[in-house]
Amino acid sequence: MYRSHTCGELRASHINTEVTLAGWVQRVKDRGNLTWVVIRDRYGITQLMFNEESPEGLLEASKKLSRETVIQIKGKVIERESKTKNMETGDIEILVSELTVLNEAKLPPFTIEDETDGGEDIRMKYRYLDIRRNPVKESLIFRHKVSMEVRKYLSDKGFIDIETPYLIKSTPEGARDFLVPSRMNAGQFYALPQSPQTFKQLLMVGGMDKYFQIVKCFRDEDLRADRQPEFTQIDCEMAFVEQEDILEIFEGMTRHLLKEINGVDVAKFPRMLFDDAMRLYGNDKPDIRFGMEFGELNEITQRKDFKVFNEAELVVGIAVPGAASYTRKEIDKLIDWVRRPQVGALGMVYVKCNEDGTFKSSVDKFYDQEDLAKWAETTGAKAGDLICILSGRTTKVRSQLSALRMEMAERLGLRKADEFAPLWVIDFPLLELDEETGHYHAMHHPFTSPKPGQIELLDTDPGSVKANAYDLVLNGNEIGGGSIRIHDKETQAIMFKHLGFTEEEAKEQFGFLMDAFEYGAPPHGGLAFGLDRLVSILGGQETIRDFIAFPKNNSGRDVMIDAPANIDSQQLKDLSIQLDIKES
RNA sequence: AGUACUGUAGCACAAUGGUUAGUGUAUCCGACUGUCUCUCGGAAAGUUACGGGUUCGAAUCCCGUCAGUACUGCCA
Repeated sequence: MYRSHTCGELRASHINTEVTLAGWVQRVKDRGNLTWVVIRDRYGITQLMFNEESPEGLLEASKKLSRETVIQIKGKVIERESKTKNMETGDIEILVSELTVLNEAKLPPFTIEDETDGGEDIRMKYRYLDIRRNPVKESLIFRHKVSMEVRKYLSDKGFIDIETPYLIKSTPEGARDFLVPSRMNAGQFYALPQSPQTFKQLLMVGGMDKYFQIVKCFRDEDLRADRQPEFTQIDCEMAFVEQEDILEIFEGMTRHLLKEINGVDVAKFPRMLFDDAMRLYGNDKPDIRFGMEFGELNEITQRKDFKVFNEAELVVGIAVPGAASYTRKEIDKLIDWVRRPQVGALGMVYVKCNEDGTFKSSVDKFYDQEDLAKWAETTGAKAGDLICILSGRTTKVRSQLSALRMEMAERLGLRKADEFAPLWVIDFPLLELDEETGHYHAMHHPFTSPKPGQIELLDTDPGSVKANAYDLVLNGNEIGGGSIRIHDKETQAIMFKHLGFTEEEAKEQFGFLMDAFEYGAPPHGGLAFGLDRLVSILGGQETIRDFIAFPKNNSGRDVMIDAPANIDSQQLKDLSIQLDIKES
């Protein structure tokens, strides 16, 4: 037996108990004729004491211990002469009678403390040391709690956890696939799933009725702070359900998590039409923790001589609370900010709503006080606010103003990590126009069913067709999304046709699904949550990386194991693969 | 693929184009019986990412490369 107790559990009630502890040396405090050694494991830290009365040689040995050495000690729990509230075991210490060094440790490259001196890249290279730190350790435990609550909730509701394969088939729609060459089938490749989508639908055809899985998914696309090439989904599907049933179950799950994990009670989630989200927030995942809703200003701005507005498809503004006090310089910096290529606005018109009820704008030449008062009314601006107005093509200007809205909320501290504002965004369009190719592609995925009665519109006005698709949004992040699926072969065939598949292509790619639909597919639908993102939002963090034990860096590399890596020529030969690397 | 920022001691950061490139922390040595971010004394530690250029003189300015981070494109 390596230990009788953990390093986090001893209290005053254990005084005089003989214990055995094992853990890592956190710190050695050498005070001459007395040393304290703080020992750490997953559960906490405990102070050990060595002095002149310790058995022969122990005091000297304790002084030689270096940080992160793995030791085992036997000793007696004693009351401290000076207690501390800084640690949970601060009332006691261990008078050590036996010390065993289980494994010496090299000096770690950064300090293993809550506030480490290590930067991101060195922490990732030595992630196993980083995980010893409380913030990372707690994040991983937090993730465990969330995923256990998910399992508990869904299992209680009758969902069955079923595994689906990781080696599947590449499909043209959607993100790039990670590919895996098949040795036994020369020249052929598996793909890693971007989601278990078709399999979960086939489980419904198989009669499993309610399925869930906490499952790794893979997308070969560029990374972000909240996006990894391999990520985890809470994947769910139900048969014999309508949209309402699904929203209810998963609103319940989200409420359960907020309650159990964060201790927060949330009222019924509001629902917002996709069109309204775009109109009021410029975004299909609005953060509704704060106001600053869009005010469309076309009618009241397009009757004067200001050409920029007159020629714009959309003139739209937001009222930034309290920002009328911005100096000319600060506003110029804001204008520079919206003109950055990442945002891409050509300029910004502003109106200061002065405390005395007057207005000062950058377009006073064209508009009088009466005009500006109407703008203030439409954007909901109050005295002291700054109205920021952008104009241009509707789709572009909405996303630009949305970026500005989020930036201003961030600067004004309105995005509070401990405040939770979930909402459903519903009635997404079925199709989305690709501006470059002029082709439509599925906004959600090609198995999403159109709203009843709208299928005829596919021929006349495909962009206007709405889908039985919904997203769950939390604090400006899409944490889940799903749809009612198509469950008959005819509708699915029509969809594939409109997505530009020939009949042969559809059969080749998705024949198995079309076939299955001919053998009694029940009406079904479902959704998937992004677990990494959900966990990080519940945990109040911007980045998902510390909720993943071994994340990839910005370039998709694992810097600890140094992957991806070259493989030797024999492996390539086995796979019948030749490399043809272009010098760039 | 693009834009921006960054790259200096183990780690985190400083240094107006001008002396021997500093500070904190970690490390090593010494002192200390109540520390818990101990304290005090000392020591060691640098290819200023790499390559080129401008200059009397470059960590600093310019060009290129590489790497990291954030964002945009991308992510059905």
